[in-house]
Amino acid sequence: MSSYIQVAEDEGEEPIELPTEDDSTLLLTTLSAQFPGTCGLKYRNPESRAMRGVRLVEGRLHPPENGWGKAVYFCVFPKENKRKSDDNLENSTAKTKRMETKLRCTDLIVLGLPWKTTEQNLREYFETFGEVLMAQVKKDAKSGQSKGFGFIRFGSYESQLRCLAQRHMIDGRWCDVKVPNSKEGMIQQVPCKVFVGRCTEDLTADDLREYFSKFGEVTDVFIPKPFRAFSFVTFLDPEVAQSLCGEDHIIKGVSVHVSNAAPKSESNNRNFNNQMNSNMRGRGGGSGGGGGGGGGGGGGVGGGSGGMQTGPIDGNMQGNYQGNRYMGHSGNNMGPNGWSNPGSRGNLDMPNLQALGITGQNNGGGGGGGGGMSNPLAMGSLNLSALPMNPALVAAALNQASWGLIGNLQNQGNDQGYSNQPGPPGQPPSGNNALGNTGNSGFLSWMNQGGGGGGGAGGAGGGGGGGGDGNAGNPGAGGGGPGPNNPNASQGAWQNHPGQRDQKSNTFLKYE
DNA sequence: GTTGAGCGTT
Repeated sequence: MSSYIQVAEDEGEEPIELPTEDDSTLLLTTLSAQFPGTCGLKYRNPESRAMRGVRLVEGRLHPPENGWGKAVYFCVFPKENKRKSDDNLENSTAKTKRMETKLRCTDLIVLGLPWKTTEQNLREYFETFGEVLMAQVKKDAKSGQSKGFGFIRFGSYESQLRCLAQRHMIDGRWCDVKVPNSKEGMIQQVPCKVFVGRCTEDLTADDLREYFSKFGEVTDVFIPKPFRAFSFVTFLDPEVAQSLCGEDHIIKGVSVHVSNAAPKSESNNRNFNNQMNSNMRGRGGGSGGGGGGGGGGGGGVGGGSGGMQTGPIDGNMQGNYQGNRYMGHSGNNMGPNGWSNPGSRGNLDMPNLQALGITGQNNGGGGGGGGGMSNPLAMGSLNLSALPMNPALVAAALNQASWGLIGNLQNQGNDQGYSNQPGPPGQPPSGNNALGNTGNSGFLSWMNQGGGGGGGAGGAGGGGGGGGDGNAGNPGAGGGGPGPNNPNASQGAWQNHPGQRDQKSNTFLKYE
């Protein structure tokens, strides 16, 4: 006769009752239906206080000698998917973290494969980005002929990011890697941007960047102009952003308050989503194109209407991560330099968020395309060398915008910044390969900041162009000031660029 | 044996 036993995901979690079979065993399928990924059960032995495993034979969990009893049983998960937190995180937080981690790595579709490319080829190629958990080439069932696309899965989010940030030369063809349509809805929506309140006027973007970089890689700093006593700091990793929320920080003697940046209202929210979509689809437009201006104006495409919030989100998100200061990335793919590289990064805020598996906040303020981006190679932080200004990334962001378009965007301004055409493997891309090193708020920032067309930090060659105002945005502010210095300015970015490297050469940085 | 925008037996 069937009865029920209590099972919880972990100690301290709410148990649910699961039906046992007639022979009093519990089917593993019954268990995993409620707790996906579970591979077994355990319970706490009241005498020894130790955990005891439940016997599992051929998909059936057998009761302990004295029957299931009234005990609460806990799920066991595979070690790789270790559900239980290693630290003392509060449970819900741990859960959130797990979810985020799980959500972030997805299968990626590889389009444009040569017919001849095998799964082995595919794997070997992508292993240069990190551990490859899966590589498959889709083939015709009968002929076995490749269909010209495949799927890969990375073991770490960093690898995924790096991979998504560029195009790939595989067996002689340029291939695109994207988040598959089937996974689009699953993309995490954890904000990478935080609201920094109580700012004073003398707190510069550089100050903020430098300060917050110690917690993780800062991809953007936005300070509304005219002065409004707040700013936004965007991190590459949403966990970093979350971990800071609800805290007070002292920067240059100023006590600022960090909280969640969130769309101001639901209508803005919708707007934001629509905006994102249209931007991602390359239809861009919107009311506030970043105006080209000065020596290095941003392009007039896109911009858009993302509304700028004027305050932090209220309440509930705050403090969730308090006491859980994020120090270091959950991934283990950090480069030799580890985290926290002050400054010297290009903006990486909103490039192909969809492809990157991130969605974020799209606040106002289109930056003028100033000088080139800061040197991406210089960052020790995440070794996402390819990301900041990789044209492929932007192409992806615009969702298959032509390279020509990207070229137009990118080559504006003062000849700083990357050239956009991917060169053949083993060589730098053709054309101008100079790195901008003064500007810090090029068109990625412009892409990011939809509404008010504030000038980005202009490069040396010219101030950022003043942009049009977005519909709900801040007043568009004018040209940017001088860009921040990049201490690592003179290095070449492409030499270590995975996509441009010679596949056999060792110039590519290992990221492990 | 050809092809070249797309979206995955499971």
